[in-house]
Amino acid sequence: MLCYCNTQFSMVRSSTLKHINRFLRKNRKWPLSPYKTKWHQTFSQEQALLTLKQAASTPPPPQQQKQDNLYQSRILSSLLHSFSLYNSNPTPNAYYFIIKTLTKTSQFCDINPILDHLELVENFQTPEYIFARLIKAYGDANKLHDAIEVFYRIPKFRCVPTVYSLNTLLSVLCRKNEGLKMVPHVLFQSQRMSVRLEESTFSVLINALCRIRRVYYAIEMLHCMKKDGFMIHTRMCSLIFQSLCAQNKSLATIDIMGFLEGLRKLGFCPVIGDYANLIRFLVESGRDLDALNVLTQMKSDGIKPDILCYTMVLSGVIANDNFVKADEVFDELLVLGLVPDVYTYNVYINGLCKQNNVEAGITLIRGMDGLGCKPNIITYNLVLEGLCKGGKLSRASELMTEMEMKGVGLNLLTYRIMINGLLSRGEIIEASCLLEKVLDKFSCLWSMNVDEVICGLCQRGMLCEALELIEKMADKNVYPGARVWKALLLSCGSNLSFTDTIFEDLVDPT
DNA sequence: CTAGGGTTAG
Repeated sequence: MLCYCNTQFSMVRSSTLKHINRFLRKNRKWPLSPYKTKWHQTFSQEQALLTLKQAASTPPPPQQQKQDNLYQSRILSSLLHSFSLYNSNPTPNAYYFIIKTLTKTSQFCDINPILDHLELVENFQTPEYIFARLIKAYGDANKLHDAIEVFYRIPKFRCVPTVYSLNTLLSVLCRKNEGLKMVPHVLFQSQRMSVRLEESTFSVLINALCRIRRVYYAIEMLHCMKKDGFMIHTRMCSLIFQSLCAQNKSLATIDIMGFLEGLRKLGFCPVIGDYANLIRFLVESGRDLDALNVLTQMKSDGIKPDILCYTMVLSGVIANDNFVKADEVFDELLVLGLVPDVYTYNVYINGLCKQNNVEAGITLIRGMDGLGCKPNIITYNLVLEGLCKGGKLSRASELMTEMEMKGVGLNLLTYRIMINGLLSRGEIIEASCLLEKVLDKFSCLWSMNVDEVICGLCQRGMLCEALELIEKMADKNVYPGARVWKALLLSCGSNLSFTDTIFEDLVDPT
């Protein structure tokens, strides 16, 4: 805008200057009155705006800020004063500037007098962007009624409201449920104001409906759009479809394929992300074979499923112990030239472990490394769990050392798996050693089976070790459950001095 | 800036 003004200004200036020069040469005595040219008017207005900006940037005296009435008109009078200094009228840009300034500093009480002045005293056609800006500012300040008021008032400022300010208002209203309630009225009024709706308006509304999980209304709106001859953009359909897939509460009851067909009839051409959403939905609802069929459908739609799609399907069939299909899917993705990544391998290794073929999993880990795909902590945790379940504890602890050596690291789940494995073999001392490490290393003990370890120690009469662990836990504000207290009391029933220690140190942790 | 969407456990 400013740029545009400057070019206009300089164009006016260069042509007019020639004219003035010629004039001056002819009439040396009386130069042209400087107040009558267009360039001078523009110049005065720019000077006035500059003066106004300076006035606005000097903060008002603090005591004046308090007295609302006095301060209220300060910026307006600055505006009028600055322009009268240069014998010129305030421009729309000047109003835009002060409204911008006031909204930035949240001085909303000053805005109404300015609007009144703009409405009643000025007579130019006010540009719409001033109102859009104000609507957004009111919305950001959660003054929704003010935002709506401004929109309704736009025609009074000799301005024809368009979809631009309507969309601004709607996106402000759609942010919160409180605002959503006002949307129907605003839409109704906007029709009375002859604002022509556009696709973008529906986009705003559909977004809002999906966000508040009223997907069925969004679909209905899509049908209305179609009926009224609006373009239906793929992005809208994708969003609706995604929201539908995210309604995971009623996984089994949603006829997702039917909905996809319905959207197709409205002209929806799903992109790969939509298929991915569909596959995830089907896998999560246990329909692995349907998910598998989606891959076929994608291919017939001319979309090559990528490794993410295949990984999800693979995890679906493995979740249902469909291991024959799993091998088929894995082969198929290789045939398609897709490169399995660490996610794919993890899913597949999970399958191998479920089939008690942990050794094949370990071989695959070595193979991955050779193919430039580094196994991560999840890969190792899977195999670790497989080994623990098979009772191969020494193999598991070897692998743990490998994890540390290779920089994969150990997380809480790693320890949980190992501790569980040791407990199932009755190796309480080993388990408590690991638990001690956990207490040193981690601040939270997410789902760690501490109680089992401590109970195990108690049952073996290793009270000192048990108490040590309990103390360490207390340092992290974690306290064992009733089971542990019971085990402690049972195991030291005959030994009163121990009972005293327990109650001194632990029951009252202060 | 060429994504997004995917892997263990609970």
